[in-house]
Amino acid sequence: MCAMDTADRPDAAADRGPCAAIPADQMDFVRQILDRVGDKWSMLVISALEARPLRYTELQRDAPGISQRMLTLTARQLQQDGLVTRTAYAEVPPRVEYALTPLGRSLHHVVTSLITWVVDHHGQIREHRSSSTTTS
Amino acid sequence: MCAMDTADRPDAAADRGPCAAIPADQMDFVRQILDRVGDKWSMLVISALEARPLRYTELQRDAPGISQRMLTLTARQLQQDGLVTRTAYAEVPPRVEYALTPLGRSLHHVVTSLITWVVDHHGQIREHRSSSTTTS
DNA sequence: CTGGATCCCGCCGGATACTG
DNA sequence: CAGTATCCGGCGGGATCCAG
Repeated sequence: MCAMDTADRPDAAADRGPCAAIPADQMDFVRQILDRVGDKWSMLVISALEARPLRYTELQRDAPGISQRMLTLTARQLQQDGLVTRTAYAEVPPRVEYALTPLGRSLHHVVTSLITWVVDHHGQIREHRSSSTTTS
Repeated sequence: MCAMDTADRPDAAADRGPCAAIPADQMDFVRQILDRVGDKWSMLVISALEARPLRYTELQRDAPGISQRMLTLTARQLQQDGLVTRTAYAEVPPRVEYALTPLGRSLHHVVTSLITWVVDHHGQIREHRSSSTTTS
């Protein structure tokens, strides 16, 4: 986000607003994280792990509708990003525990504040959706 | 997010954490907005509009890489949600101006705080990504 | 200039079956 | 139990052409 053309509009630098604070080289990265946040399963898993560490099967239970494939993929992503930890115990019945890292927890907090906004304003949005005033 | 099974685990009510604050009937709605936030083009457009109202072509310029199809679709979505306004002037060369609504601006602020988090922690995430410590 | 209509392909993600 | 491998259908979204 934060439109970053401006290359051909030297005079437009003043128009860019607060977005100018975000270096262009971090833009793609920001989008990656934003995609992750917007991802249905990522947030579902993180939320499920918020209360306490969970095993694979428990995650499947606590993330309604997630498939094995997506659970595995999502978990791997979150692990690689350092948002969750994966601990495998070499036992007779294999056991693996997933847990939130401090980083993951802090992300969840931020997202929670966003959710709070949505809950606060979902009335207004619903309103606009029903009365889509085509001002033409 | 905020795993909402618990139906078959009557004793698990205590585990749910802060997510219990979110009514189940708003969950799907929250996800819709979260998807919109995570959507590449939505945020790009909102950010572009933050500085000032823009015309169709200007939006195309300021949202690098967006296609006509996606610009039109995204704009319509945002308009229906009451996040932007679309004003068409019946002139000889057709002119349409898109502008952020207060609601849209407030959403952008929230998202900006999320972006701030990303910028603050992208170092840690990058670290974890490179040294994907497979704790097995 | 501001879109609408169509075609079409890539890939996301569900379902299913198999393994250590 | 905790995954991996494979198939495959749907659709998101780019490209292109057309219209008011």
